[in-house]
Amino acid sequence: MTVVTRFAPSPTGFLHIGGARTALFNQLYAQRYGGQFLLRIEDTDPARSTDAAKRAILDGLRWLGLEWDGAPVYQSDRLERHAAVAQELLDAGGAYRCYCSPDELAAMREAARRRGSGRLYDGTWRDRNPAEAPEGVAPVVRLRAPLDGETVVDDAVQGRVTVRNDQLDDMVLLRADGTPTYMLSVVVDDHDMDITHIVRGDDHLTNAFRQTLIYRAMGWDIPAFAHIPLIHGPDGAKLSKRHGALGVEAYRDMGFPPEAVCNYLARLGWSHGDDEIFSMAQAADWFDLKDVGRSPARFDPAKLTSLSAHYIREMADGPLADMIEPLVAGLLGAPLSQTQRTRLRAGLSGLKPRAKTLADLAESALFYCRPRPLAPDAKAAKLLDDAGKARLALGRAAIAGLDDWSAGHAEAAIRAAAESSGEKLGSLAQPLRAALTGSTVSPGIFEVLEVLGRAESLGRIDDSLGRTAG
RNA sequence: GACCCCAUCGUCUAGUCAGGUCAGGACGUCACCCUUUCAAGGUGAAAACACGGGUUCGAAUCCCGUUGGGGUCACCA
Repeated sequence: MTVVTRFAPSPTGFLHIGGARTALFNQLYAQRYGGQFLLRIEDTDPARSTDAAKRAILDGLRWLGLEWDGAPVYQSDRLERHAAVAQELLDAGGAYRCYCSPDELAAMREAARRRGSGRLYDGTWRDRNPAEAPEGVAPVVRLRAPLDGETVVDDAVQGRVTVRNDQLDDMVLLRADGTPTYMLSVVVDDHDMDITHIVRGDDHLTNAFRQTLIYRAMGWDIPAFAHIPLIHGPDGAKLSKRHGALGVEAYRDMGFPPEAVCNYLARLGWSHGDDEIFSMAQAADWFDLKDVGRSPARFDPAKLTSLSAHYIREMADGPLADMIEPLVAGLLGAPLSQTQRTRLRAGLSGLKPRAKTLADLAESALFYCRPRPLAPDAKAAKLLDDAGKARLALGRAAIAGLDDWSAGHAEAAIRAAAESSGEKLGSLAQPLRAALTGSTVSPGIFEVLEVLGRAESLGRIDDSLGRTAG
C-alpha cells in the first residue's frame, strides 16, 4: 500500500506554526515510505477563506520547503460531492432529516449538560415520521449513529482509544442550506483522495470517533490515524495569539532561516535518539510515527534562536550575502554599490558567528556599507576622546605605510606599535574599532581593516581624527 | 461539568514497549579557558524521574489511586 498523507489547513490569514509542524510530519512520513504528500485547503467558510488567506498558507509552506505533491485540492470545489454522499446515506437509511429549531437544540444541550450526558442531540427526529415535519422548516441531515457499543480508534501516536457510543450523538452532516459540515467534508475528501494516514493535531482526536462512524456508514476503509500533541505556549496552554507570533511568516520576517524553523519544529514532539541538528532529508530517513511523543511540547524561542544562529554560521557566504543584501539595502535606504556588495560579502565570515538571525546579521553588516563619515554611537564616541585620538593616531602611523594591506600584516604592525609605545593592544584596538565601525563591538578589528581596504580605513580614521586630508 | 489524552532537569528530550551502569544529550543559566571588543569555540558546574500505594530480589520503566496539566464537547473548521 502506498502511503498518502495530507495537510488540510483552513485559511486563517497565515500558516500557523503548529500547522507547519503538522505539515512537516505529514511530509516526512510520506517521504520516509516513498508515498505522496497532498495539500487540501478547507475553505468552506467563505468569511475566512479570502484569496489572501489561502495564499498565505501556500507561501508559508513553500518558504519552509514543504512542497506538496500535485495540485492543492480546494474543499469549496467539492460541495456537490459532499452533498451527494449525504444523499446516499439518506437513501440507505444511514442518515435522516431533522427539523429541530435552534431553540429546541439549545434546550436539548442544556438538558444534556445538566444530566452530565455527552449526547447533546436527543434523537427527536431519528425515528419520527417525516410526515410530521413542520411547514416551512428546512431540515438538516444527521447521521444515524449507533446508540450503544463503543467506537475504537487505533491511533499510531495515542494508542488504542475507546469511547462509548452513547457519548457520540447524531451529528449534522448537511446544514439546512444544504452545505456540508466539516465532519462530512473531511471524511469524503480524505476518502476520495485515497489518504492512508491522517496525521493531525490531537485537538481532532475526538473528531476521529465521529468520522469513524461516517466511514463505517459508507462502508469505506478507515485510514490510519495519528494525532500528534499540540504545541503549547510557555504557560502550557495551547499556542494562541497571546503567546506572540503564531504565523511562520512572522518568524521569516524576524530573520529565522527556514532550515532552523524546520529543524526546531521537527524536534518538537519527535525525536531520533539524541540527534538535535539534522537536515530534513536526514529526518525523512529517520522519521516514524512511533517516535512521536504523546505529551504536548512548549514552544521555546530561545532554542529556535540557537538553531537559527547555528544555520547562519553554517551557510556559505555567497548565498548568505544574496539573502541579506536586500535587508542591508533596506536599512541603508539605498541599493548597494558594487563596492558595498564586495565588502558585505568579504565581511560575512567575521559577522556570521555573531548573528542570531538574518535580521541581526544585516544590521551588524551595516557599518561595512555606510558612507563616510560614520556617526559613532555613544560608547564609541567616548573612546574617541583626546587620549583615544592620540592612540588612534599612533595606530594610524603604524599601518599607513604598509605595503601589504592584509589582516595579518596590520595585526603585526599594530602589535609592534603597542609594544614600543608601552600600550596594551586593546587600548590601540578599541579606538581603531570606534573609528572604523562607529561601534565598540565588531568582528576582529584587523579583519575589518582588510575588508574595508586601505583608502576607506584611513579615510574613516582621519574622519575621527578630524583631519581633512587622507 | 462530561468524555478523552498526558506527566523525566526551567524548556525540548533519550531511557518506558521486551524492569537491573553515579538517569544521558541539547537549549538556557553560571564559572573558567581562549581573547583587541562582542560573539563563536573549549572545559566544567548547578539542574529532573509529580505524589501515594502496590507487583518484584530489584521500578523512571509494570498495575491502581491521587494531584496537576491539556484537549474536545456548534447547522466553525
